[in-house]
Amino acid sequence: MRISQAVEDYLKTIYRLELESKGEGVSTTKIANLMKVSSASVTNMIKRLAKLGMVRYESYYGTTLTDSGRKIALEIIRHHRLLELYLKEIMGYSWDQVHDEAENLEHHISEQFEDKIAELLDHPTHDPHGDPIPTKEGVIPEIASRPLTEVRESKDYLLGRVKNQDPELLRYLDDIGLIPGVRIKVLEKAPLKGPVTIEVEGESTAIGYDVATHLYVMSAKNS
Amino acid sequence: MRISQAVEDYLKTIYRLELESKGEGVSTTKIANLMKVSSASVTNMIKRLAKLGMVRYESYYGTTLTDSGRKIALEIIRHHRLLELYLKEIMGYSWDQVHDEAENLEHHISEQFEDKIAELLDHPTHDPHGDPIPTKEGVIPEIASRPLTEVRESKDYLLGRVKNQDPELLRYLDDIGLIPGVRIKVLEKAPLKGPVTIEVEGESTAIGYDVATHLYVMSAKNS
DNA sequence: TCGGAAATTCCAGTCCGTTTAAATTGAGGG
DNA sequence: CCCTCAATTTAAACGGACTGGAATTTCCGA
Repeated sequence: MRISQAVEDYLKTIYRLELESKGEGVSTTKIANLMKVSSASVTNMIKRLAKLGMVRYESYYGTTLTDSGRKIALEIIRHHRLLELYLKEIMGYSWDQVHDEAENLEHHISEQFEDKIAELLDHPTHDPHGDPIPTKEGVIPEIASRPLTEVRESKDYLLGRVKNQDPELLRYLDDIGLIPGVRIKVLEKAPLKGPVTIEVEGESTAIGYDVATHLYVMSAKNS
Repeated sequence: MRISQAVEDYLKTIYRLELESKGEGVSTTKIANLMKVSSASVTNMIKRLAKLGMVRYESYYGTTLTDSGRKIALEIIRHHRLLELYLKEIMGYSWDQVHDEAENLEHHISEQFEDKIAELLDHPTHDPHGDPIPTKEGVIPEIASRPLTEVRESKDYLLGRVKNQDPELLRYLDDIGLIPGVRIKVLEKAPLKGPVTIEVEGESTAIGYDVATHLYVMSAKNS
């Protein structure tokens, strides 16, 4: 039984929302908003997913992925992130181009293709955005990460993930050297959601608060 | 307007059949047989294609591709053959594995992806089967080719294309060195559709008549 | 307990691709 | 020239996969 693209997209969305709203089930409206469909459609689809054993569904409460559903979601996410990396590293795509292409292809590559690119990339654990790539078995190598806005001043960090797909933003970050893995130091955080001043490779730069909320970092051992 | 995979597949098979039955339009039944659907389905679809301006359709006579339809068919074929080559040369697929993967992916890659792989392959003109790859503009670099069964004895040829996708056959040919581009000499053609004996790289081999009909060659300047 | 937001039900519609069965067409043999 | 038969088209309908509007129900918090 072939799994449709729509089903895969629903599962992916539910997975994402499950991460945020820890604990309780995912609400119908949230799914509807994120996917830009009516809530009626969502209820419909969720019932189908429940019948297929991919989600647990309790009326008026919310939805949770079953192991089977989560496995599919993670497989798609694995495809997506492997593809992003592959497109960038091997095919010469730029950072801001990979997302859309991966979004299409993730639904259509075979397991063999998945294995090949993983191999060619030497079985990577993180994609170009710094997001972890689930293993074939559905295990995610998690990383401790906090947004740049909630971090101590005058301390060294490694930029972990950039939680945003906006091409303009990505190009901007690229320009100023903010690439996942780079070492940065927070010099000053202006109050009242003001800009965050950081040091990247010797240069100091001020970043808008909104942008900073998308930059996740982990602490670096002081060199 | 997104073109569905089914439409693309119909156009592709009409294109193939047009090549064979030179002149007249392509018959409904032939399409039906090749695609393994009922002839009613074919008539239906062809009318849709006609409405979309992709084929010329005259009741009870047959179907012809319009320029617009042919362009789409050639684009898909270009995707297919580029992909086959890419999968083999860069991703390390074996000759007999590429077809199925390409058959899926051909419908889903973007123009950018197409361009990238063409570039990485240095804009090739033929795929691993020896089939010509249409250009982006829809021009096919044709090659003069006759099946091995209709060729003079004791003369040198270059193997051009292998017109068959059967993995088992492809592996067999690979084993005995029958790869597109290889130089071969026809030693003997047994009568009554008997085996064809050829010399490949010093070795002489006998090939069944049925297999030989799939091997297309062009004459080689005698070394 | 009540009001409103969230969720569900009910129903309908669309699109795409397909099939069966009956009717039609056209071409070649007698 | 007609007749038969195979090829083709028509007609009707189905089913899957989604989707949406509108009415209804549920739940929760004030």
